[in-house]
Amino acid sequence: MKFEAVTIKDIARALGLSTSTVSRALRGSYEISADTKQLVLEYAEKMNYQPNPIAKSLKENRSWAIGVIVPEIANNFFSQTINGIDATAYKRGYHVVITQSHESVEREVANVHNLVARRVDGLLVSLSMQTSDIAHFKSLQERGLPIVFFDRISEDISTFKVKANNYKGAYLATRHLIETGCRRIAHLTTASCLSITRERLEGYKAALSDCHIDYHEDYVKYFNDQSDVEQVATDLISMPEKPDAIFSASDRLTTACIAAIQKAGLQVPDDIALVGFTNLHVAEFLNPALTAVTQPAYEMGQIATELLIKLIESKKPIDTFETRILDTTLVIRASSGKKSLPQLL
Amino acid sequence: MKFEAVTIKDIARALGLSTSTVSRALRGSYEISADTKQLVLEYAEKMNYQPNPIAKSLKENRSWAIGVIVPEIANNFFSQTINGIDATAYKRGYHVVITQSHESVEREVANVHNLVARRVDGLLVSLSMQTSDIAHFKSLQERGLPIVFFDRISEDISTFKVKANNYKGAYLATRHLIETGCRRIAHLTTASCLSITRERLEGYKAALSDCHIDYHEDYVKYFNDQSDVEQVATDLISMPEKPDAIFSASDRLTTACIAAIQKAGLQVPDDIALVGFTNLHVAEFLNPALTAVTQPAYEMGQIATELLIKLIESKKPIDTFETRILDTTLVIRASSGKKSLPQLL
DNA sequence: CTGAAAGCGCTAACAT
DNA sequence: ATGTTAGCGCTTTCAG
Repeated sequence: MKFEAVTIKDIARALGLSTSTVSRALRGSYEISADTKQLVLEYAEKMNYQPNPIAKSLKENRSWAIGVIVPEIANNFFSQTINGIDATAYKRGYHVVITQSHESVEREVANVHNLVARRVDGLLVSLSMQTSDIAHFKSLQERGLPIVFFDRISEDISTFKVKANNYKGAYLATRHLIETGCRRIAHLTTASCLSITRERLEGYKAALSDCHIDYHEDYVKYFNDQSDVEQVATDLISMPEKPDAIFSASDRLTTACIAAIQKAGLQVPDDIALVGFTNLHVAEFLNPALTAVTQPAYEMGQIATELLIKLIESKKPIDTFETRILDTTLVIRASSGKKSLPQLL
Repeated sequence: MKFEAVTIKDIARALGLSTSTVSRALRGSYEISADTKQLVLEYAEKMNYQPNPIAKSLKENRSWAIGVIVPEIANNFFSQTINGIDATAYKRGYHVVITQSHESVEREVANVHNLVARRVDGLLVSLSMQTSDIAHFKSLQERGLPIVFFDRISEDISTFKVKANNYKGAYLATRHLIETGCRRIAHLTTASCLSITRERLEGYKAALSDCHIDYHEDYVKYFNDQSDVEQVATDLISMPEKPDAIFSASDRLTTACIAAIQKAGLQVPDDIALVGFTNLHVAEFLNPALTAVTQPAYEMGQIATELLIKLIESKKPIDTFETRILDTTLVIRASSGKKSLPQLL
């Protein structure tokens, strides 16, 4: 079960040269004669020589690997970002080692250690729902490990960050619901410590405020990984002053809402309208066709990777960091169609 | 921007020992005194020593990496298999390098070369739609590289394979459609050279045959990556003897069908029933709620990885290979509800 | 223009 | 029980 590969030594021996000459010839060094170069290159080609990246890594003390930590691979949004990460990394000669936190801090910390032990050249991170303290990233960053955060970022650390315009997405969604006549808009959202949660909540509040609608805490529900979303959604739509719209922050929340609404026998959008953050291709074919806030997931992966590689390859320490904010889009579909209510705006 | 790690040499110097003693102490060799062991272990712990896996790989001439080639990461089924691959590989001390063929043979071949150049210890492969010739895998296998195929496998090579019971899934789906009264069942499916395409077609044919329904070529449509699915679906449901059911082999095909059906103003399942292979969590919330053939994607990834590691770690060459067939399940929903037609069965 | 030798971090055969 | 040494594949001084 051995897979024998041609080495520089093999070439040197076969051609009666030294390994250093072969090495130099292969990388086109100016100090090697044209004849020797050609000889080496042709032989290497013929023997299908492939430099051993492991030896190269050991020598250079870097792995040409990028470590990625995401909450979940089997999630539409993250698999799309990974797609972008992958494409960009390969183009630049890096490979990608993907790990999942499964929304647990412990696993996030374990992954960080594992990736560092594997000597990744840098880290691309989207935080878990449980992560409030990011000491495990800070200490590494201080020791010089390049880290870029994307999507679920932290304010507590200064580095490159890439995120979607969650504020705008939430604002557009909420404003749109208001404009179609909704007044009691509930917001089901992710764990309260996440950046995306805060940003979306602010967009939601701003839209309400701009339209002179009071903000009600009772209409905002936070969910962690364990929550029984459908139960909460059911309770919500059974309230005396039940909401006439739900703005939901993830696919898991949205589907639970749909289930609860269906079971309650309510009509969308007439009894209750629905808008969700989603990157699902099938949003259009859901029942009801889902009005969606979409994020440029692929691009986010691309940009985060480019920034990380910039950090990794920079000669001098970088100390001015930007946070890139990518545009979000509202796609209006049947789940939030016009109502026959008087318009305020 | 350097990330300095503690090495065995550092420990040896600090403790006034030789590197080999430290190395042996760290791996608990019996020839080291308890005192020395403890000394080394404690100091290593204190300094947070992490063995350099790159050096280990160079020494052992193996990377502890598993290469994965899938058509597409941002695809429900494959991201679920990757999840399973990942979990199993990490548990066994391997990391995973994922690449995508994007349904192109050229990219598949390029990925293989890339992964081999990176010295992966083995390969986990699901073939691209364009791949009919698998010479690029055979030659590597002959040179001793462990390869396991999953989902989209090939008959032309002898090794471990893991697949879903596509025959059964297709049989159940077709039979179910027949039992609810459908007689003209179309089958939209993937590229004709894929194993999954053949197996599903056979299951489909067998169900028709068992129920004494003639097989019509016109009702079977194959699609590659480029095809205009919606156009073909539209043509299909405009046929004079238009189908009264569609059995579709992928999400992309299913959504195109739904779109075509919606545009034509047909009712599901009364005018036309629909069953699709899908691993989408939201299948239940599609319009119509989609009757689905589901595959155990996570498990498939797990099992394929276990088999690959078995191959990699086997002392003696393995020459008897099994093909693991995982069960598929039919989940009946509204898209294939009972019709008011006379029952044949 | 080319070769010899050292070293990246680790392990193991070979001393002692 | 511990140290010395060589070597995995490659790059890179340093010497010719």
